[in-house]
Amino acid sequence: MSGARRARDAQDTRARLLAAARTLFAERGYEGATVREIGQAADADPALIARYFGSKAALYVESLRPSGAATGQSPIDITEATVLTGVIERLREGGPTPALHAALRRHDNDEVQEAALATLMTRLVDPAATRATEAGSPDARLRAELAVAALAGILASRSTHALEALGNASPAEVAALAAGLFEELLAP
Amino acid sequence: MSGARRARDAQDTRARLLAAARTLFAERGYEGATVREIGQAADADPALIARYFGSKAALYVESLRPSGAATGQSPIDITEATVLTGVIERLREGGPTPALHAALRRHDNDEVQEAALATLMTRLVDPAATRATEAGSPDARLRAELAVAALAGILASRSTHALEALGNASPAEVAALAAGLFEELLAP
DNA sequence: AGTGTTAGTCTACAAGTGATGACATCGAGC
DNA sequence: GCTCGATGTCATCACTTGTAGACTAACACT
Repeated sequence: MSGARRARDAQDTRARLLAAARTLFAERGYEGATVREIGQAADADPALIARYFGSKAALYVESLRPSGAATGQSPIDITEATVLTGVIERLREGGPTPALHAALRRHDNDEVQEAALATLMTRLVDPAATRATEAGSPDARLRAELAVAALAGILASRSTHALEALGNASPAEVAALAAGLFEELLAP
Repeated sequence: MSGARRARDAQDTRARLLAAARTLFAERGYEGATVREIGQAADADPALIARYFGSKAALYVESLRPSGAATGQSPIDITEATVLTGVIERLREGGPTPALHAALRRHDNDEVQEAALATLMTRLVDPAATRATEAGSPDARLRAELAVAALAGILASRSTHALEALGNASPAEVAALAAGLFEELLAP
């Protein structure tokens, strides 16, 4: 990472910054990740964030939009263990994980908060609420939000490694338990 | 709050600072609450935090120890809806809520992180793990930590009001749904 | 080789943080 | 009424954060 000088390639540098931002935002939330850390992780100068994205906030907003065209802004079924496993594993590839932090702690920057919540609603809360409604829950919305909040807590706790067993558990294990819970909550 | 000048009473001022700190730490986490905000909420000068507690970190550590001798460092059964209701309602009186943030985001200050985790373990994770073990779960620890992580997410999301239905739901409603989940997870 | 655009580096700044210590002011005890 | 310790106020510090802008270095093209 250190010795070899890299070829000059703005597009590649931009992509490295975006990738590093995705990982760090997912791990530590928006306020928790500094531009200097992101720059270091991407092996690029932090000032380039302002140049290529406009601001840290804009970088965050862009990090919410998955690049892998595959997943887009498509809804996510959190009661499916396999889907959930993918979400946990693919922290870095632009999953909804960065957005989950918006539920846990209100972001200082309004633009950032709004963008994150929009992603959260579209991809996680709305699908869950639909499912709960179909199952006949009168408090479908509450149940959906509760499930997403719980998921946010689980993923955040996993990435801090503050809770040992949770930090060390495989994505599949965690996903299986969590999906079971959400199924119970949303389709009783 | 503004007009009437208060009598000079160091003990009372200290108590007001502690109360304000409990509320704000519970709502926004350790890093999210500033000493200036705490001072304003307590109607006291922020500099008094350093004088009376030593530092913001020490204030946080003290805020983890409930003052109401009642609850002490006693274990909390998160599968009991009534108990959980109390935890949600009594954010400000020194419940374990401030400590829950330690699971979600690692604190900058090591002393703070350690103290919060210790509280978390003693009061929430250990009792839950014991219960799961008694129920015969091989992955009791993981289940216990998962439950606590989920609880942390739910309470944090509630206090941000980022998720509307969750933010507006009554403590009892939230507690009932959450307790059901945890029961399912810990005593299947 | 020379040149001009692009890519990257570095210094510096304003705003906000927790903390410190000098100063002002109250009020109990003589 | 005075004094002096206790209590509260204020200006300021060192540090971190995001951002801006001047500067340097590399590459493409003639």
